[in-house]
Amino acid sequence: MKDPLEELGSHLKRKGLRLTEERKKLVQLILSMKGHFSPEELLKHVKTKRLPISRATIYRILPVLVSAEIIQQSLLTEGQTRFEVTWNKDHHDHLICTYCNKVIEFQHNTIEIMQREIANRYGFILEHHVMELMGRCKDCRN
Amino acid sequence: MKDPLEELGSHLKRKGLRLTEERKKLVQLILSMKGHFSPEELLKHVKTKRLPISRATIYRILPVLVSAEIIQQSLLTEGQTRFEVTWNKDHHDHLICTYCNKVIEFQHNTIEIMQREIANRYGFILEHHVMELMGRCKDCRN
DNA sequence: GTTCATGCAAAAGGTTTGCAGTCAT
DNA sequence: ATGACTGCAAACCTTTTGCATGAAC
Repeated sequence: MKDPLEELGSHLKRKGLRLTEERKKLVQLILSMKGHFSPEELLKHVKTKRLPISRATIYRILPVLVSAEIIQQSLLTEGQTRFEVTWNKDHHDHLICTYCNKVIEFQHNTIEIMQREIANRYGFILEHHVMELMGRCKDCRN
Repeated sequence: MKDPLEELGSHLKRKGLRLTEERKKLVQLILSMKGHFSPEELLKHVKTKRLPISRATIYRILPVLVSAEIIQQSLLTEGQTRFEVTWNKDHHDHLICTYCNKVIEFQHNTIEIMQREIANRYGFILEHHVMELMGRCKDCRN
């Protein structure tokens, strides 16, 4: 498994784009963060770390990182787009507590297989999917 | 199965809220529409039918209809919140064509059962879920 | 040197809100 | 009569964009 910066670099080269300081710094910051983030949350981290990256640049870099398959859009959004890191991670779905907003990641191969069957049945070529289970977690159920 | 207006009326009464002309008209319009809609699309329909309901009122009524369980939020949003009618309809999930945006509704009991098992395994009380399968439909696969 | 990327500030959606007037109960 | 509801316009938040400057190749 390559280094994420090399990954990004070769992706950019393939597309005739450039590996700028801003892109390098932002990828490193994102990979150092746990969990999911919105552009505005990311901006806060950038400000906290005093990285010289503007809001506009963040909004412009995020789609590049998606197409480089380092991050992906994630979760049902309320107002803000959310992203999560996919680089070097297995696919998973989410359990979300509707009370404390805790997010648990899980995998379930049988469901994945069934999803492909459903897609086939309707003549679809499956590209990706979202499955999110919402409820009260064990700390919030009373 | 009651009439949706009665349903709404008794829900509103229970909450000490009022059954206004705007709410009646909007429910009827929504129920006459097929599929999913955003607030702005709904506003267009309202204008087309020359109903005297303002944008602000639409945005204020939609959450009321959600809590009356006549509609629910639906689908991954790109920019706009989307809703769909749930009143008098069975639960279903979605297959979405990433090329033509066609939406197919389907049901799959085995997956529903497995979702409940997953929730149990992690100590969650499941409230609801979203499952969306994205891919190329048979008309768009080449 | 060429072309792409960045920062800034303005603009562009979508959604919310304060206020004064209106209507359901 | 009371308190909820509506319309309007302004405000708000997130995201996008035009333009001049700066940097990667």
